[in-house]
Amino acid sequence: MAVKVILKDGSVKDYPRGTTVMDITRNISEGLARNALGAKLNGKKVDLSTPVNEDSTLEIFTFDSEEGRDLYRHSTAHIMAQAVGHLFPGVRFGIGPAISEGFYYDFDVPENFSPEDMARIEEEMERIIKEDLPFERIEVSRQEALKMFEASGEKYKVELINDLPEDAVISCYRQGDFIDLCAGPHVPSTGKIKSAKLLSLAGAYWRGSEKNKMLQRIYGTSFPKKSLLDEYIFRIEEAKKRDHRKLGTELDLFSMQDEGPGFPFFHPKGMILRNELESFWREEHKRAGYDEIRTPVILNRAMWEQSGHWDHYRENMYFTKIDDIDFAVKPMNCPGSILIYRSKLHSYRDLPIRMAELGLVHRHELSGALHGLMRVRCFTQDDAHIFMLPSQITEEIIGVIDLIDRFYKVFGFEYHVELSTKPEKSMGSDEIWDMATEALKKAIEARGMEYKINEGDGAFYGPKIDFHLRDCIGRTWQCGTIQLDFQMPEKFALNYIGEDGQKHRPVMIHRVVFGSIERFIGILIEHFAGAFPAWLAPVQVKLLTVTDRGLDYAEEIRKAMLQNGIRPEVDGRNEKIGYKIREAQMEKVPYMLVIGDREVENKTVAVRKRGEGDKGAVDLQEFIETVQEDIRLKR
RNA sequence: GCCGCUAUAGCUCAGUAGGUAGAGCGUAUCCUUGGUAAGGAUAAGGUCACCGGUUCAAUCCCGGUUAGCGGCUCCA
Repeated sequence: MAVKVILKDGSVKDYPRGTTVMDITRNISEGLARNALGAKLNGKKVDLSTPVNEDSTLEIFTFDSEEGRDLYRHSTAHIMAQAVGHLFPGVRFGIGPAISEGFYYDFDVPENFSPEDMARIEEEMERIIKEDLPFERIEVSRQEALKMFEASGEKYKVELINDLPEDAVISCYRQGDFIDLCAGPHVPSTGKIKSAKLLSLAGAYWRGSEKNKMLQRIYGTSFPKKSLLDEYIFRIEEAKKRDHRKLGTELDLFSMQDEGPGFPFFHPKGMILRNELESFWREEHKRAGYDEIRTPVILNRAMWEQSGHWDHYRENMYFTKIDDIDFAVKPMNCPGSILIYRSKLHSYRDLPIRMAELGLVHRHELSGALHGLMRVRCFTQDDAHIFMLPSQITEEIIGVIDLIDRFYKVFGFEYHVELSTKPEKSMGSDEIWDMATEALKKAIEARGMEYKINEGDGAFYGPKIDFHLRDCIGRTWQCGTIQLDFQMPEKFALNYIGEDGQKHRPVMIHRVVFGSIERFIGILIEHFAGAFPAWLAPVQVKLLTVTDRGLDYAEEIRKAMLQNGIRPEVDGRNEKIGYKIREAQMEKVPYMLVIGDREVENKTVAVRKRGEGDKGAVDLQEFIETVQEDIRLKR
């Protein structure tokens, strides 16, 4: 009896019933069979050893797919657990999943692991890999599973089994002397893992809850080739060098002070960056039909109760008292915007009204969560609230998507979007949430964009589209977000006068493009490794005199540049030219001009461009125009 | 907030097995006026994060606090 198998490319082949996935793979191609790690059979992820007993669709996973990488790393996690089991008898095992760039496994051990232990564990893993032990799938009943893990004292596994749904198929995987509760699938054998490396050690609560015991987590990663691992390690090193906290200090952009944990201080050079971003933002928003507003940082308790923040967001807010009345520092800008909208009567003809605000918000973040400019306790959202007719929803969302797209392109970021749906802690009926979620979907789809859904990840007042941008070393950051809100207009009884002369309720969009200016600056610092394009660079041109005789001319050039909207700085110190160049290079200034006797005499400038070196002498006016062109084109 | 680690000059870091500290870079002054990634000399600069304890004596040992780092959790 033959079964039909539909492959990923749509082709259909017949195989005898019971042929394994591996055999089919081999039949497709030897090369694919060599690289195959697992498969998806009728939508279910399975091992290569799985027999095909019915007509099926089949997709083979190699390391080139996310699924392939995940199961490769997951298998590596099992190998690490086996190694830890060998070296630390009495260890209890937590969970060990694959994560985006590797895997981890949580262990309950009496003594914390030391860095030396990591090396020993790695060695033991090597040994297990060399043994090329097959991964064997074993399906067991709930009773058998409980009996087995209770007998070995694996209390965490027992807890996991007890929490599995009634109808769950319980499976274990065994390689050699190690057996673990696991849904699978896994690579065929331990020898498939070529280059594994343990990366770091951390404490992590059992099941992520601070009420539970803290386990020891070991992070690692693995690749089918040494060169891929090396590349990955290189990328991590590269990321370390780009760390915005380090560059922020070196380039004198901002600082953090003990006096204000999580509250960044922007230095003059950092302010230039900020102001450039803000003026770009103002320009673009004016063009896109936004009006700018500014609302107070502190508002009274009654208002926060009305907005729902008192009930839904209190633990993140800061409070104060004025004349014995409770006030709160704003964690979001929306209520301020709403109060402005409500300050007068609106006609349907006025809508949409787009009110933008660079609003400083404060949120109480856990002390351990703070991280440079990426995670702070006060930040400026490049916020806007759009008040509109229900019929304008799709068009307005598309408008925001286009605006965000325009922004990210200027910085050279690619991005993807995610749609987040109703969270547990939320306001409003399911019907309204469904309607809002559908509206967001429609807009994304109208724009022909791919998206991922994050169930239960929306804001408490509405679903949202998040924009995750990808920086030049492949990391992603959530920046822009568009949130649709039917709740706030209701809470604040907003209305507009419709064609019929009656009051109607408008719909609201909350949206940000940069997200937080602070975080965006952090991302830019890392993206450009501190070497900002000329339009953003705090110092665009550094004038380097060869001798004191060049000082007057340098000063003349400096003034000419200031007149022409360029940011120059003169290094007129009594130092050698090589020394000044080195310093300017380390400051990552886009242009250096060497000013010696020749330039003074010919009224030229000797240009040295960052990344390109000596460009020779050019006419001053010509150079000014080059820089102006860079600034104009945002290069 | 929780777990682990850390805190010495503006920056990066050494050091004292308990007897109040040192380097490089940077800064200042002087010499040097040198053409594309570090010229030389001299000097200044530290309540060794803060508060307590042990001790004849604490930067060092102990406890606490604060802040930072790596995670967990959370998020712009």
